[in-house]
Amino acid sequence: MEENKYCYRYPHPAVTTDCVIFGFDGSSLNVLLIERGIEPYKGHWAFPGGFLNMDEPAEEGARRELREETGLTDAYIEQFHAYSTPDRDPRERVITIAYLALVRICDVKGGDDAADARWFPVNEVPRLAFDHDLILRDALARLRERIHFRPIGHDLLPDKFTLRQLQTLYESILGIRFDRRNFAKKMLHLDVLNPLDETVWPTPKREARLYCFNLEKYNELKQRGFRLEF
Amino acid sequence: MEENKYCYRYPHPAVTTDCVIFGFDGSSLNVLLIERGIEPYKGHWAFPGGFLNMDEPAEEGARRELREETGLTDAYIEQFHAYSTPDRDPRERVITIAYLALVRICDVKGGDDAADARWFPVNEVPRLAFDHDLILRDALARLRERIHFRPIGHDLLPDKFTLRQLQTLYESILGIRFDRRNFAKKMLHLDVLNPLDETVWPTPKREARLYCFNLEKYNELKQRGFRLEF
DNA sequence: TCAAAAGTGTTCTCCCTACACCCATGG
DNA sequence: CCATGGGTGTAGGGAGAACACTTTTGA
Repeated sequence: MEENKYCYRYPHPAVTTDCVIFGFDGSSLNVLLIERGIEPYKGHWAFPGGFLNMDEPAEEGARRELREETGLTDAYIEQFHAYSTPDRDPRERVITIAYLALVRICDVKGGDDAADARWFPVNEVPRLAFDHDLILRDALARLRERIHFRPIGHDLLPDKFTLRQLQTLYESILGIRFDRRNFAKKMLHLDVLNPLDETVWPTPKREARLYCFNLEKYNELKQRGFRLEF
Repeated sequence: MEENKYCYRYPHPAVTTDCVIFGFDGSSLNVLLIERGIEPYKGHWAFPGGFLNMDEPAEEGARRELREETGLTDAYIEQFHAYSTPDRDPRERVITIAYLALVRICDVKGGDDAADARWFPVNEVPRLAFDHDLILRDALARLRERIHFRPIGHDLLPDKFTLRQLQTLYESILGIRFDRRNFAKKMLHLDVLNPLDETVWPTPKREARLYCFNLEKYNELKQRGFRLEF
């Protein structure tokens, strides 16, 4: 059996991609975590991740991780930071390029090795393996920045949703509460929401109107960016 | 002579840091480029960069590059993206973690191997080596984002400056023009500028008041972040 | 006396904020 | 009939955008 057959004149670190997968369950923002089955940090929760193949751009590696855990192939994905502290992995030096992904929880199928995968509300995440606590903080910070520049609901919500759902999503990402009426006004002003003739009964109290995104305008905004005040 | 003595069970990419160093010359935003003396891309211009030492976090590597080229040790520095396209370096697979730095051009001493270093206005940058054209675009985009959330003048301007200089800086970063009066109002409203009793003659026409940053408030804003509309 | 740049205020409009009332339903 | 949540409108304030005049100097 051959060992250590890849040799270089200078030391090279290992490179991995980690994928912070966010989903929205209707009331809070969640992240998908994997329980580690091996040392180090066996039994701890961590983000899906793995070594980058040599012919693979980092984003492709992150998409591979995403697919393996969720079955999804075309979710929104975005690189946000590379982690390089020399001893962040006790086995060898590992550089991790971290991505965040936005998915609809309902679209997620238990992936290949996802028996040990679980959604956690971002406020109830346990202590994570490696420096993943830091990675989560950074991912959240990036998401909170993004929300001011691009629309994000479409990646996280079902096709049809109520204004209240959209508001709860924004509130759970930013960790603040909005006035119901002002939020609706602001969102409708953006001119990316199509009111539908359908309604649902989100509570037993009263029916609520459903909306969907005007994808044309949504994507234009996503391309062009905008400024959203909160 | 020993070769290829660092061996691994799986292939490892090389990891470098590149440093996009921005400076402001009073009229436009500049970047510091190095003319490559060796193949590949010999004779092309590129960002300062180099291989990451194995006991060195990426930011430290970027600071090392910055110091080697400018002599500066405490400039503002920020990671903005990792580049990983498999064939971006023809020699071997190289992952580059890219940083941007903001410096005062007047503080820059020609560094160790900086005989072949030159400042270029961002609008007059030639075709660069590797994928550095892309890296520059991304660095500029990041800088343009940052400017909306944190004050940045202090890293790029001299200690004392006129309102017009500050405005020109903002204009040259964002590529747009502002109304002189509205810009001054907005900046003074931020309450980070101290008017001085000194004046200069930025043009032969008329003297102009000098300002400096109130560093306490400036750093508080930098910490806390804010929202700046343009 | 003219061109160029600095210093200074006002007005208008729009958007954000705070806030209140009505309606429909299930218990 | 009451608690809960959805739907809608308004009044006030603040900030940004547009905009003009005066002053100083060198040419």
